[in-house]
Amino acid sequence: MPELPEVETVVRTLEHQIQNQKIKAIELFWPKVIEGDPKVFQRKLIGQRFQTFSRRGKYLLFGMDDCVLVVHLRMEGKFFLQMPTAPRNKHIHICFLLSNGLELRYQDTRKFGRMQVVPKDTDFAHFHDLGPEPFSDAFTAEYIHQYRKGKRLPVKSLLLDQSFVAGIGNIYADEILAACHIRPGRSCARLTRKNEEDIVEETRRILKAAIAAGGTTIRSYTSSLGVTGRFQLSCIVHGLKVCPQCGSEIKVKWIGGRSSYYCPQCQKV
DNA sequence: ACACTGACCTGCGAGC
DNA sequence: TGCTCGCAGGTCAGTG
Repeated sequence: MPELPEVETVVRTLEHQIQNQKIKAIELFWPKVIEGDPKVFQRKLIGQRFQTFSRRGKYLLFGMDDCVLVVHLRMEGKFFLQMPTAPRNKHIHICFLLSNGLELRYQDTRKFGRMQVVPKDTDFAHFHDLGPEPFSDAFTAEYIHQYRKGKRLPVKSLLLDQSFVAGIGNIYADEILAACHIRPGRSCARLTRKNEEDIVEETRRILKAAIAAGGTTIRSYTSSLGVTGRFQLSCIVHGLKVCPQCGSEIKVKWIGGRSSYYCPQCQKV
């Protein structure tokens, strides 16, 4: 589930659910979910309280008393808040027992997600070489112009590049390009100034609408804590067979290792 | 430096 | 029914 709007939804929900809860114990069932030494991870977190809740790109940032817990959900990571007595399925990889008696459980079918503990003074502006947030003042048409100089990769791949702009994934990249009437396979070297301005505007508009809708839920994914999005109802290309604007058949093309949906009629460029 | 490929994992639906 | 194949909302290392 996780692109920027879904991660934002998870962060805001957890903020309400577990703020000020202390971690009493940690049960780890799949050690590889932890970056670095699992023993150190557990030692640093036990006794710590969840204080602040934020996001950088698709990374969840939990500000604890003396450290920051960083989580990336990758493709299928999700959190649940459950009773310790509730049955655990085989895809639960780590459980945090909280001071209120509930358990924060991390489930990840494909085991791609990762979490780690980092110092409080970590420079999240440059964390993992992430680019600007889409809503920041740094994300402008001129920024796009400068960043794409000397590059000729498909514009779809540009939007998926997290060091270009942080938080866009496969669904929203398709939706943004559809809203801008740009084909995903178009070389970024051929973007016009109007295209660059449209990308900034539509990226913000679409992500904002998606956050308001609680994210996007596709392919019968089971919902996680606070995330059963409704934005899929507003999608104009991704996952569709027919363009809702003109009725043309939506094309699916393999671009940059991801399937990309577009309308050949509405996205001429 | 840039751009593409494979690896990391499991499950589900399509097609035979 | 049962099998294999392709695909899934992400990222990083490795390769020309």
